Amino acid sequence: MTNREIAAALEEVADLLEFQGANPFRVRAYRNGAQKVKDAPKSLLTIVGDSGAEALTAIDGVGKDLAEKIAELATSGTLAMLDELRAEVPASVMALMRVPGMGPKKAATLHKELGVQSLDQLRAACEAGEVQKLKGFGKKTEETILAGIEHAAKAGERVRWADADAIVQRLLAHMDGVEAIKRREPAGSYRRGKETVGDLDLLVDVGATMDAKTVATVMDRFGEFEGVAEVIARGDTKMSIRLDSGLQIDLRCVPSESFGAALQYFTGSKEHNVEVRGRAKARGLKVSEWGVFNTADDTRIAGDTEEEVYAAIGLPCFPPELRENRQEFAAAEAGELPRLIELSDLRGDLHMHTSATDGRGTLREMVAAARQRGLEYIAITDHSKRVTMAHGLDADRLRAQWKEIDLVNEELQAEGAEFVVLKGIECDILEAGPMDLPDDVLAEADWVIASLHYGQNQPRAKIMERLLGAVAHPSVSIVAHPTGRLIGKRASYDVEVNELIAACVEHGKLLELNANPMRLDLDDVNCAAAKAAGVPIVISSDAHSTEGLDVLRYGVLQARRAGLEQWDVFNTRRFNFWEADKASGLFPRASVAWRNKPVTEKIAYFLARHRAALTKGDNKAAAFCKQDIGYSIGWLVEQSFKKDKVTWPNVWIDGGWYTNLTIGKDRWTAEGWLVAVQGQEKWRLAPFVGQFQLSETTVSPYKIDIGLRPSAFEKHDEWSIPYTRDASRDEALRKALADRENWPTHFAG
DNA sequence: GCCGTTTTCGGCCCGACTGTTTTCAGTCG
Ligand SMILES: Nc1nc2c(ncn2[C@H]2C[C@H](O)[C@@H](COP(=O)(O)OP(=O)(O)OP(=O)(O)O)O2)c(=O)[nH]1
Ligand SMILES: [Mg+2]
Ligand SMILES: [Mg+2]
Ligand SMILES: [Zn+2]
Repeated sequence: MTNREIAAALEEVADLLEFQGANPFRVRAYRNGAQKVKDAPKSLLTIVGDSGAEALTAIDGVGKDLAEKIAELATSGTLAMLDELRAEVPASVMALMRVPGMGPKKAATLHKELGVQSLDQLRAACEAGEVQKLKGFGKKTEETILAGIEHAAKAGERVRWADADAIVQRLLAHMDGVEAIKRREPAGSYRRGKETVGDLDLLVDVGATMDAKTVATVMDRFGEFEGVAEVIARGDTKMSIRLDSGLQIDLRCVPSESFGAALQYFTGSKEHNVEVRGRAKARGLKVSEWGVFNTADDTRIAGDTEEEVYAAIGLPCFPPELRENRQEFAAAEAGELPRLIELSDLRGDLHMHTSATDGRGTLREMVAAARQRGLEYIAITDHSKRVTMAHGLDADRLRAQWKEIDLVNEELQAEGAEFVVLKGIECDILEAGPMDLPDDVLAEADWVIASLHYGQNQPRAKIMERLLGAVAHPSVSIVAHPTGRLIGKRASYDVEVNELIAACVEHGKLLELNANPMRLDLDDVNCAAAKAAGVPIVISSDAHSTEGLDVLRYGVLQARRAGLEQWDVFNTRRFNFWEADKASGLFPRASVAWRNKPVTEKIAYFLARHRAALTKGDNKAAAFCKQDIGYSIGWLVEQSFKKDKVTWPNVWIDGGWYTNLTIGKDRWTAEGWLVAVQGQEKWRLAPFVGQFQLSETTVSPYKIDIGLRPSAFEKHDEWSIPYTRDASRDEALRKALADRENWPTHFAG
C-alpha cells in the first residue's frame, strides 16, 4: 500500500472508533498517525521491508501498536481491525457524520434510537418528525439536519489555493471601507499556502474594545458578501457563512491587543496549535486566541504580535507555511529553521510553450513577457512530436525553432539586454520507454525536460522503468511534473518517488516543481524528500501563454511548505552560474555529487581549473573559476552564520593566494552582522553595522584562509576563539568590531 | 494509543456557538 492509502485506512479507523465512542485520545492517536504517514517522505512499505515494523516507531506519534498496524497495511493491504470495525458500522451510517453539525454522538443516537442506516433514512426520519422527539434533539435540530443533508455530499470538498485566492481578494475588497476594521488578515490553510483549502478564514481587528455595536457593523457587512447562501452561526466574536458554491467562510473578530495571539490561533494548523499550547502548558503558561497567560495568576504576558506569542514560549515565529507540526519544532530546536525561498529569488523559468505547439504566445512574446516580469533567462520547451494534439515538434521543426532562438539571443545581445533564451524541449518518454526524439537532437539542446504524458495507466514497474531510463539518458536535464497528478481531478500515476529521487542523485539530474496550480508537482512532501536527498528543485511555470508565467508564485508557496531555501532551487541562480557550470565542466552544478563535496574540495577544484584556464589563456573561464572560489568562500561564511549554534569552522591563515570574493547585496542579505567585502587584491571581513556600505571597498590588511582540518586551525589559538552566538555576546562583539581603529589583524572564530 | 530531565501512570489545547439544558453536551474553529 502507498503511504496515502495507509493514511486513509488509519483515518477510517479513527472515524469508526470515534463513532463507537472510543477514548478521544485514542482516536486522536490514529488521526495523528495518519497525518504522520501522509507527511512521511519515504514509502513506509520500503521502510518496513528494509528495517521491519520496529523502524516505524522512529516516527513521532507512532508507537508499537500503530507500527504493527501500519506494517500490516503496508505489506498485506488490509487491516484486520479495520475489517472488524467496518462490519460493525456500515459505511452508510458513517455518512451521517458528513452532515454539518452532526458528530459521533448525534449520529450514534440516531442510529441506535431510530435505527437510521443512511442519509436517505435520516431525511425520512426528519420529515416524519421523529428526530425532534429524541432526547437532546428538538425542532430546530431537526430542521438543521434536514437542511444539512443537502450539504453532506459536498462535505470535505476542497478548493485549489489559486481559486481561493481570487475569492479572498474579492472578500477583502468587500470588507474594506468598514470603519471598525483596523487590521484584517486571511488566516487558516490559505495563509499557510496549502494547495487546497477547505474553507476561508478571516481575522479582523476591531479596535481597542470589543464593542458589540462595532462588531455588528463588521458582521453585517460580512453577511452581505456576494453569493452568501446562509449564515451558519453568528455570536459575539465569530460568524460563519456558506456561499452558494458550498464554500464556508469563517470570520473572527478580536480586540487589537489580541490580534497577534488570534492570528497565531487562526492560522493554525490545528496540530501546530495543539503542540504550541502543550509546550506552553509545560512552562506554566496558557495560550489561546486572547493571548499568552501565566497559569498561576492569570496575568497576560503576550498577545499583540505573533512574534511575541512564540517568543513567550521560547519559539521562533514560524513562517505560516511551516506550521503543520511536521518538522518545524525539531528544526527550531536545532536552530535549523530554513530561511524560505521567495518569489523574487527566482531568476529564470525553464519550462514554457509557444505557439509552435500548444502555447498561445509566440517565442518573442514569451521572451518579452518574461523580461517584463524581471526574469533573466528562460528555456523554451515545446512539446515533442508524440503529443500530436499539441502538434508537437519533430527534429526539423525543433532545429528551426532553435535557429530563431539564436536570432533572438543575438538581438538581445545587440540591445545590451542581460537576458538569455535557452534552447530546450519537453520531450515525451514514449510508452515503450525511449525518448521521443533522437539522441543527436537531444544532445544539441541546452535543456531537456523529460515528461511522461502517455501510458499513465501502466503498472508501477513499467512506469519506473520509463522514468529511470529518462533520468539515465545523458541529455536529459530534468523530469517534469514527476507524479502526473492533477489536484482534485486525477491521482498520480503509479510512481515510487523515492526511487526517482535516488536515480536523480545517481545521475546528477533535477526534479521539477510544476507551478501550475492544478499540478504543484512535485508536492511539498516530495520536494522535502528531494531536498533531503540533495536533489535540486526547479520551479517552473509550464506556461502556455504569457500570463501563464504568473503561476510561479503558486510554486513558490508549495516550495516554502517544503522548507526549501533559495539555493535548494536551481533557477534562483544567475545565468552566469549556468555558463560557469559549463566552463568548469560541472553542468548542472547543482548535481548531488557536486553538492555533497566539502566546500574546501570545491575550492581546490576551482583553483586547479583556474590555473589550467590561465595556462590555456582562456580568460573567460578563468574569471568564472575565480568567481566561483569567491562564492564558495562566501557560502562558507554564510553557512557559518545561518545557524545560531555553529561556530566558524576551519578558517585559518595561509597567505599566498587571493581571489575576488564577490558577495553582492542581492545575493547575500546582510541579516547577519558580518559581511565579506570585495577588495582589490586581498579580502577582509567587515562587521555589518547598519550604515556600512557595500560599495566601500578597501584593500584589506587581512588574509582569510580556508582550512581542511581543525588541526590546522589550532595553531591560531592566540587569536581565535570558539564563538557561540547569543544576544549579549553578539552585542559585545558588534561593539568591538565597530571600533575599527582597534581591529585585530586577523579574524577567525 | 502515545509518551516521559519534575511522570512508566495519567496526562493528552483551549475557547465559541447552538440548542435545549434547568446547568451543559455536542460540535466546531
Ligand atoms: N487550538 C485550536 N485551533 C484550532 C482547532 N481547530 C481549528 N483551529 C484553528 C487552526 C486552524 O488553522 C484555524 C482555522 O480552522 P479550519 O477548520 O478552517 O482549518 P484550516 O484552515 O487549517 O484548514 P482547512 O483547509 O480549512 O480545512 O482554526 C482546534 O481544535 N484547536
Ligand atoms: Mg480553514
Ligand atoms: Mg475555518
Ligand atoms: Zn509543458
